[in-house]
Formats: sequence, C-alpha cells, structure tokens
Amino acid sequence: MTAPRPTLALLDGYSLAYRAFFALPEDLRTTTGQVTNAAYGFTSMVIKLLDEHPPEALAAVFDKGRPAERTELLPEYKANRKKSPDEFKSQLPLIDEVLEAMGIPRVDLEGQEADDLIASYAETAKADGWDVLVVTGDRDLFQLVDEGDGEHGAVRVLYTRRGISDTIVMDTAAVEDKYGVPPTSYPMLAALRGDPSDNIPGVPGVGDKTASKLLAAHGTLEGIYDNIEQIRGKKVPAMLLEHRDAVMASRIVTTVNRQLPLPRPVEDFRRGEIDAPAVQRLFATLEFRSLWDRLNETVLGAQAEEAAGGFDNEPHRGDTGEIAAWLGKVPGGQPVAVVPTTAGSLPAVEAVAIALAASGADPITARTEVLGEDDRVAVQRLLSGTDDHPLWVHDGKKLHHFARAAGFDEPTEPMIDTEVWAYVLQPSARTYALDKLALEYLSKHLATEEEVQRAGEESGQLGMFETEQDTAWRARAFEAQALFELAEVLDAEVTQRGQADLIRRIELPLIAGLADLERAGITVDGRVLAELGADLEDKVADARSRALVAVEGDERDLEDFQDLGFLDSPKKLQSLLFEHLGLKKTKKIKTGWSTDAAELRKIVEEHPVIQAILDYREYSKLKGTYIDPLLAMVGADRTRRVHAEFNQTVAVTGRLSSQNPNLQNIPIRTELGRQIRRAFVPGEGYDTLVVADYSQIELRVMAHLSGDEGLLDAFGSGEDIHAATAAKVFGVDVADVDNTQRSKIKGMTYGLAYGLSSFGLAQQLSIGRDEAQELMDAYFERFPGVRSYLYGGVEEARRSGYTETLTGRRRYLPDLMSENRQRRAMAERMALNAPIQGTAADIMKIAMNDVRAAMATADWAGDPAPQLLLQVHDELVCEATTADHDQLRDLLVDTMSGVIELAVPLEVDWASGPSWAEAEKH
DNA sequence: GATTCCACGTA
DNA sequence: CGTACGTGGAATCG
Repeated sequence: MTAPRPTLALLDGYSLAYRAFFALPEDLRTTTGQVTNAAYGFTSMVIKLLDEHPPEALAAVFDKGRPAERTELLPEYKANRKKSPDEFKSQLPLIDEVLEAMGIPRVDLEGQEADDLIASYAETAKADGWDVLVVTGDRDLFQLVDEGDGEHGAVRVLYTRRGISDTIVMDTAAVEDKYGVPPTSYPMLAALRGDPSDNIPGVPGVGDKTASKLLAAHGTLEGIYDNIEQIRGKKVPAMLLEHRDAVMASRIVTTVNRQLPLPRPVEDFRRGEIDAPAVQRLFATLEFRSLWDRLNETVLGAQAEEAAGGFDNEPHRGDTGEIAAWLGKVPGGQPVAVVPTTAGSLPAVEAVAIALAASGADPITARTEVLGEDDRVAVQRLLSGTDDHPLWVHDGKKLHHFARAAGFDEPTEPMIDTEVWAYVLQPSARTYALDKLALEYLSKHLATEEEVQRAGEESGQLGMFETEQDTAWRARAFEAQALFELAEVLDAEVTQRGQADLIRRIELPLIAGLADLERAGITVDGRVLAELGADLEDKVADARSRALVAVEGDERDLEDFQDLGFLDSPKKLQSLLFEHLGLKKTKKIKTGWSTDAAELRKIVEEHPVIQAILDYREYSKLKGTYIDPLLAMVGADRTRRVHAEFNQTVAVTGRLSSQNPNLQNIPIRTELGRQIRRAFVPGEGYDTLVVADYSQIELRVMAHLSGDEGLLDAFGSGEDIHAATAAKVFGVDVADVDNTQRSKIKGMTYGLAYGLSSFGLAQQLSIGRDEAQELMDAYFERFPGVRSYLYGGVEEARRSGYTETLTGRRRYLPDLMSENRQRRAMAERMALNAPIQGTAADIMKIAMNDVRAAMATADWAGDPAPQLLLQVHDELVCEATTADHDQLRDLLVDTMSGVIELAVPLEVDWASGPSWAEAEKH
C-alpha cells in the first residue's frame, strides 16, 4: 500500500461567491448596513471544506479579464451575464479579507479566467503527485475529473449543487453516471446541449440525453458529423448540421486551457496554522457569530488538538493478578487515579472494567471479570483507603455505583474529583469531559477510541489489544492517565482561588450522598398513576372535542384547523388565533406572538376555543410529561422504585439538577397536578414519607447578605414575613395589613431577587406601571440596604468579573461588560440572583451532608433504617418506619436549621404522610 | 437523527 | 422587560 497523496484544493472564487450571493437573502447584513450574504456563504463553504475535506494545500483562484480568443470565437459567450450588482461587488474586498485572515492564498493571471488557471494548476499538481479537489459551482470543470494512476494524482470536483450546503464530490464514475460520457468529453456534451448560464447556444432539440447518446455512439463531434446519415429521425440531424459552426466553436470555448503559466508554485499553497485571533476579529466585524462558533468547534478545535501532544504512556491490559501487582508497586502515600467503566443504568448497573494511573508507572486497565482474589483485595483496599493511596477520580458518584455493582464496600471519600473541581472552577461550562479538560489545562490531546484503534493498527502493535473491546479499555487507561495529570493542576487552581474550603466542606462529601439518593430511588405506585392517567385521558378527549366545537362554530374558513393540529403546535395556534380569528396579540416572541398560558388567559373572553386550549394544555402536559413516562418505568399494576439521576455539575448557580426522570418538578400548584404526588409512596418496609423544607430560604439569605435592618427586623419579629414587610412599606400596623397589600408585597419581594423591573412587577400583579414603580420606590425607601446590596453587588461583579456566594462559589458573567444592552441587562439580573440562589444552594448542600452524617450515626428503633430519597432545592424527602418517624423529624429539623448561623434564623417546616401528596404537618 | 423553539412543570 | 433547571412536541436542519 502506498502512502496517501496530499490534496491540493482549488477554490473557484467568483463561482462560489456568486452562488452564495444568489442562495442567501440580501437582508443578511451587518448592523452598519453592509450586505454580507456572498461573503458569509463563501466563508461557510470554506469552513465546510476545511472540516470535511481538509487539504494539505489550498488556494482561491479568480478571474482577471477574459481571453480574447473566446469572445472572438463565440461573441455571445457569457454575453447574457448581467453586470454584477453593487451589492455583490462591494463584498469582494470582504472575501479578500476573509482569505487573508484564514491564510488562503489568492491567485489570478492577467487576461485569464479562473477556469483555465484552475485547470493549469490541476494539470501540474497531479503530475507532481498531488490529488486535486476543485471546489466550484460550475459544471464545465467536470472535464478536469481524472482517476489518476500510479504516477499521477486524481482530480475530483466538489460541486455545489444547490444553495451553499448541498455539495457532492464528482469523480470519474459520478460524471459518467450522470452524463454517460467520460469527463474529457464534457466540453463536447456542453457544446451540443448548450449552457444557458454561459450563453452557449447548443443544438435545438438536443438536451443532456440526446447529446450523451450521440457521444456514446460516435465518440467525438467529428465522429457524429462523419456519421450523420446514421442518426435516426429528421429533426436532430438537420439541426446538427445547421448549427455545426456554433457547436465546433462552443467546444473550443468550453474546453479549458491547461497550459497557462503558473503565477506561483503549488508549494506556496501548503496550509499553515490559521491565525485564530485575526479571524476572530474579522468575523466579529462582519458579525459572523455562528461561523466563528463553527470554525472554532471544527477546524480550530482540530488545529489545537493537532498542536497538542498526546499521552505517550504504554497502557497495560491487566490480566488476573496484574492489578494487585501493579498496585503493590505504588509507594505508600502516592495518589492513584481510578477510572471505572460501567454499563447499564440504575438500579442494574454493571461493573465492566477499572483503569488505574499513578506516578512513575504506565496506566493499566482490567476487566472486572478477570480480577482474581488478590486483585479484588487490592482494589478493595484502594477504594476503602486502607492502603494509604489518596483516591483521585473523575465523577466520583460513578465510582460508588461501580463499587456496589462489583461487590466492593462503599468507597472512601476521594481526595480529588476532577469533574467537580472543574465545575467549581468554571460553573458555566457545558461539559467537563476529560478530553476537553486535558486539552485546556494540560495542552494534551486525549485520544478517542477510534484514534487508539487506528494508532494500534498502524504501528502494528495491537498485540494484546486485538479486539475492539480491548481498544476501549486501552482508551480507558489513557483517561486514567489524563485524570492523574489533571488532578494536581485543578487542585492547585482551586486552592489558589481560595475555594478549597467550599470544595472540601461542601462538594466533596456530597458525592457519596448523591450516590445514595440515586441508589435508593423512590417508590412509585403505578396503580395510582394508571387510574389518574385514565381520568386524564378522558379530560384530554373532552378538551379536544370542546376545541373542535369552538372552531366549527366559527364562521370563518377553518378547514386547515379541523384536524386540531393547533392544540400541540404553538406555530399553528398563532396562525389560528391571530391570523384567522384576529384575536388580540399581547406579547411578542422571536417567531411572532406568544400563546403561552399567561397570555391566553388575557384573551380568554374573546373566543371559546381559548379555554379549551388552556384545559387541553394542562391535561396533556400532566399526562404526557409525568404520568406516561413514570408509568413506563413502573408498570401499571405494581409499585417499583424509580432511580433519578442527581447532577452535581450542571446548574451554574450551584444548585443540583435531576433527570431521567426529573423529580424536582413534580406538580404541586394545581389540585389536579398535585394528585400525581399520591403515587410517590414509602418503599417496602417503610410506613411514611417525611418531608422537611426551609421556609423562605432565599429571602432569609437576602436579608442576611444585605444586612438591611428593616428586613432583619421583619424576620426577627416572628410575624408573617410578608405581612410584616407590607406593614413597613405601607406604614400601617401588621394587624391592619389587608390581603391585597400582603400579596403585592409578597410578589415584589420574591421578584426582587430575580432582578424584577417595574414593568415586570406591573405585569405580574396586573397593576399599572406607575403603581408598580411607586411600590418599588416605597419598598426601597423602607429597606434601603436591600437596594444597595442588590445593585452594589452587580457593580462589584462588573469589576471583578464574577459573583460570589457566602462560601466563595463563583459565577463568571463576562456579559456584564457587553455592548449589547439586552445581553448586559440579562447578565445584571443573573449577577443579582446568583449569590442569593447560590448561597441557598450552599446551605442545602451542607444540610444534606450533615443530615447524612447524623442519620448514619443515629440509633434507629425501626428496621429498615430511614433513608434520604430526594432533594428539591429547599426540601428533603425521606422514608421511615413509624417507629423512627419522630426521631427522624427532629433530626431533620434540628440539623437543617443548624447548618449555619445567619443574621436571621433558618426556619425549617416539616410534614409527613403515606404519600408525597398527603405529607402534611401534623 | 440531531438541534432549536416553544411551552410548562418545579424551586 | 424575573432567576435556575428538564422534558415533550413540533418544526427545522443536514
């Protein structure tokens, strides 16, 4: 096998730019009014090329005049081309700038068209052993396509069929398949068939099909005319003869010149690195945001990985006994990085393999099934910490599930968890995958499984790693090595930032607690769900038929809506309500007018279909989002434990999140929705669910952080907080506060912590904007510390670049400096809210750690012992036997209220009962 | 099949 | 023109 040839890609500059110009709308322009559609489309095609067919060399070729011979031979050649519009010409300098920034040479030759120069480059390059890829929207260049042979490279055409993204690579087979002739015959085909875009006349009555047949039968134009008497029919031969001169001239015009002198050698076109900052600046000016993202994720990402070295260790596949031997060689006190591999999902997790890395040794991976007795002892000692090796992990929760599945005891607390560490360092990142972290913090490329496989094959060193599965484990060993090298770097960064305490006191101990929650799950009664589901099915059907009646009763032409598609489609609903029925539009959204419940309620009087839609939405949401998926997990005839995942590294503020299913958004606000909570019950052996929640925790945090004396006083009074606040705002006695006053103040107090505006407050309370503003003014006058805290905090964040919670958890908000008013305002609201929501999250996390510890050491009367099941931001849900009920309740209330000393008391409410719905305070 | 938008459930 | 999430359906993209 010979080495693959390098590829030279040649961009047909005008052809591509022109194609983009007509394919994309002219309203694609910068805020200054410069039209950018051609430059945008051209750049998009270049990025696509670099991503999908990365060439070793690349140049963009342009016309510079037109050879006189062509016009002489065929005066009408390209005569129908309109002078290019100003909107197009003004973009040519932009395209030049793009080429320069991306390091793509631009070539042209005086008095020559790009076609001929491309052909000449292709001819020379293939003779020099290059493969050539011509990128164009011009079919004429199909004539260059060439298979290549031992000496010469191949020539292919990347042709943009339609628009800018529909491309196809044409090789010899593709050309022959499409036109029935070899590529070299294409000019003859074009001469016969004609080409309206170049104003080549062609022979009337001869299209692609006939031209192809004629050439297939007779080989050349000369062949056709020599045998003209053999051609069937009257019209075709007559027309051929009549247009003989034009056909012959067209062939010459269509045939490209492959012999032009080359202005620069091909070697000049070899790709270098893209100057990323220069491209970023240019794209920012041109407002090519999405293109920058695309370039970054594909080409620049690959460029960075290319530049990065890899991990050069030689992993071992551990056979029986080798894990024990490997661990035996790691000196005491030295940390060991552990990467578990599991399969399946809770509760049926399987332990597949374990990978280890440590200082001074090559990493090792072993399948759990080959672990011998010695290995198991060694791994058990490692996981439990008795062998004096600090554990370094990535996603420690997974290690807990692995240990349980493999039959090991519960792992000890890891010393470092790189995923959690990275989350604390950059909470807004989308993922914390090891490869991404390795590139960012170590400038090393972590090979994918495919790359490991390929490297093994190429070096012929597969050896013990012959199978695909072996490749996977080899990749795991590299991950362990990456983790090992990352841990120290991340830990130093965390310490340097002063976040070691946050991480050791809060995040690290939480890992085991979350693993417990996930393993425990919560018992769901499918019979209750099935009953509710049947009921909801009737209600959904009823709402549907009411909607049908409502639109049928309308006089207008509603044929399109008789299928009720609008019930599940906001887009169709907009069309029905605002176009056909002409109802009042209330709130703008990106794609038109909002149809969300709050807006629909404002126009519910205008048409009977609105109420039906609101009902349909409510019922189908409950059934489709909660009942049906849970039923699918549980079964309609039994109870079963459902195991959600609790994510520790998702929410930017420091909260947890829950998924598969999300058990943090089970309905409670409406009576019907609340019924779903009847299906959440104590598990086998347990009698009751015990729920404890923080009362108004975010408000208390705000009072503490702001230190506002009025608010502290209101909390200290022991009165109802909203009534007490209202009394101060309205200057009346607490006893004289009426319900309207209380609810207005309640709405505002909660809204404040979200960055509520007077406009938003007016919306929410259905009051005038003036009244809302007066309310806010009165509030801030009475509680000046709240205002200075909220807005002072935003300014501090603008200076430092981040917000901070009570424990030092940060959130970075670069948009606080944005030039864009909307983005900046959004960032300001985030900055306002993040310390409050985040501090509340910190408090709850500490509570979870403390509760878990207290529950573990408590002396329980009942059996089984109570366990924690859920965390819902300010609430913990446990299950217990009757015997343990009171003790657990007291433990929860005492522990939760005692986690931290704030300037206001942390109040904890509790409730319990035979289901989550029936958990009431006794 | 993957991604985006809208809507909506919770704190 | 109020923060933080996850999920489901439709529409859209490639």
